[in-house]
Amino acid sequence: MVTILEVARKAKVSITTVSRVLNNSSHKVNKRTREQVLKTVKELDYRPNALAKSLLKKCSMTIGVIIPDISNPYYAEIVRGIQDAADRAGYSVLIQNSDLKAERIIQSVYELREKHADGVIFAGGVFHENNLISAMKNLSSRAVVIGRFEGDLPAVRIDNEYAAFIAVQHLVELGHSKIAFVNGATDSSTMADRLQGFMNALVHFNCPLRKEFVVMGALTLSGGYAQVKSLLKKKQRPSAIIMANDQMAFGAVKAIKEAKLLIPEDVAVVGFDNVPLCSYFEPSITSIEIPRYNLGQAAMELLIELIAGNAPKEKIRWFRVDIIKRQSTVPGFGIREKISLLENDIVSGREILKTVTIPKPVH
Amino acid sequence: MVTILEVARKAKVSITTVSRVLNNSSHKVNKRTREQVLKTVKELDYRPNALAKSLLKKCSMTIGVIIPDISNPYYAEIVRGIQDAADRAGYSVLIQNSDLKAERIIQSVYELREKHADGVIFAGGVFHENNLISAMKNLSSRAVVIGRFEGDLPAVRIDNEYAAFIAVQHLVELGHSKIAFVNGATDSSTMADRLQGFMNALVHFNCPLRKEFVVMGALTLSGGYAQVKSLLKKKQRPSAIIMANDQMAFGAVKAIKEAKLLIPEDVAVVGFDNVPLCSYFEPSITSIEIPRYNLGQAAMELLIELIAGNAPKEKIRWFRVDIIKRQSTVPGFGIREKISLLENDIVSGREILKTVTIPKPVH
DNA sequence: TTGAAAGCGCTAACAA
DNA sequence: TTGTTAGCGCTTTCAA
Repeated sequence: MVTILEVARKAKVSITTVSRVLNNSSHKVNKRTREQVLKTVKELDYRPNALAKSLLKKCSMTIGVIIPDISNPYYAEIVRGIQDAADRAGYSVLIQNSDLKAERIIQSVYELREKHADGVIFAGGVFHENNLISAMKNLSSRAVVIGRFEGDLPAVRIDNEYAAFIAVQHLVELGHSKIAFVNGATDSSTMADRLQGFMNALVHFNCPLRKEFVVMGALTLSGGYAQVKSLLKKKQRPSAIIMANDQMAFGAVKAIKEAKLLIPEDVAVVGFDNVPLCSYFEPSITSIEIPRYNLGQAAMELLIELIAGNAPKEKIRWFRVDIIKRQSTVPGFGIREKISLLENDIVSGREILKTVTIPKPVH
Repeated sequence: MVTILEVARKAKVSITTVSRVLNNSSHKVNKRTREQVLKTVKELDYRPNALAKSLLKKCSMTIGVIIPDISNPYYAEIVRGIQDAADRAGYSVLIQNSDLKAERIIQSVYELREKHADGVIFAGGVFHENNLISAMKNLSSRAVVIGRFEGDLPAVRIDNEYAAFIAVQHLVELGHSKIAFVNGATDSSTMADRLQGFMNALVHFNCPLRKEFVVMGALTLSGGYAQVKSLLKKKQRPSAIIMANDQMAFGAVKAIKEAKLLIPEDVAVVGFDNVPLCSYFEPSITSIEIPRYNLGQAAMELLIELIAGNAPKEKIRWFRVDIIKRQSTVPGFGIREKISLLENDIVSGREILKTVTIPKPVH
């Protein structure tokens, strides 16, 4: 590897001068000297050693991201938002998969500290606040959470209670009252919040709350399939089912079709995430849009502020969610004339909300 | 940040001794001294500064991965394979998205060099060999490619020519001869190879090769939809279509259904990747299984060897591909009795191959 | 068995 | 305008 010393020697100047040229230092450098240095740098294809620089400046221009699993498209898109914002600011991103194991999260924090990450972003839950905060030590002042966190870290999040609320609201408006909810594991705060919002909405709209209509399953195709399969076997079957994500909703559709029931006439289905496939599935799937990329991006921007030593403007940065209505809930959706009208009908959840009173204030 | 000096002072030993204890140096350390050091390390929650260590040892235990886009599930799963193998060996992974832009790839290489990455893995194409190799400088001896590369780097790959070949073979066995191929952009070697395999197979099976049956499109739902839409408008329409990935295949299904044609009776569809959704779609999609996670894992393992200074056992490590047959090609697939039988019928492509002669040896 | 000191490649305070 | 030098936190050689 070429070092600054070799450049200096070849250019017949001191290493200080090379450093000054390369860093556009305010310290004056003679124009011809500067050119000479630049020429030599190019000739030797010299690149400064970021490790040495970081050691001295005490900032590595690297941040860490701790997520459950990068191969989960939900997190992959959040990460992409983080990376793009990081790139723009000159940061590199170190990704750690936790597979939702608390000890791996702690382990990752230690690694990040060793590599002197300038900050860290957590997404996807399973935090043991106290352990985590103490494991972070001084890193904890440069940490951002995407989602809910019981501790004292700045966060970027969507209102999951509200998201579940508008899902129910949409179904109630279509005349449903026997609404089931297939959730992920409620040790995730996201899932817990959605459950809360679901129940609040049932109360608000005077729908019966049946215990057997609230079940939990793996957030996968087969998880959704299995849970809905057994839901449909109950003597009282739901007329609508809200699934915790779109993968589960796709699984649900398979189960409902196998039971020879019609969607949405016999059973309506709502998903979460609004992945692109929702509009290509048959039936197309009504889903709650979650701005994943934007969440990641905002988290990174917030983190940059934190690293710069600025206090966050707000403790929690909220993002709005919308419901995208499609065939899986709206009977006759997609019939010729209506397509263009409805495809664009991205109903603003917040605005609808203004017209109703919900039982519990949304933040 | 706590440094080794503080530990040394508190433990009343030299920094050398602390270092020796922490690195399990072969140099003898008195048992009581060792315990004292360990105790102090714990008390102060000291973590060695990896930056300083790297600077000295000239290895950062970090590798770079350059891919088109982490939010593309195809690459996300490769990356997960890389990360898991990296974790096991104590490496961190820096991910760079190129969005298939050559200048961003070069830019990423420079960044990786600055951060003193110990090695680099490329996946997803658009390489300009000479520029890339020279940009890497000495890094080029510790670089692995996933996929094809015209230069001289060790690679981990699947045989895309063969993959396309077995797709055609499967269709021919079902009686098709009017077979179309919707490919991605052929500046990707993967796509170029598949096209080659497709054409070889047509020749081999005496199918007519119609120019208008080979088209290119974006590797997305809408890309597949649009291309198939226009394919079906041609006077001679294909009886089977091979799509470059499953997303495109899902889009194709929508286009075919909208044309009021039956799948597979009027038009059969084959995808690539075999994402989980293939078996949940209606119809379920016949697809070529690609071992993404394994590719990533193998690439990382190979890179570790390279970093250790060992020459790779083989210049190219090949992975096999299989075709998973489902409703989108097999008429009557999924009729009650057959389900369990066929769902498990993961036909080994290689074995089938043994029974036929293909026009060009597969390595 | 322990420690002093050199030095990895760089920046910045200070000197010339 | 240029250069000398200290030192970031660590490992390792050499000396004790």
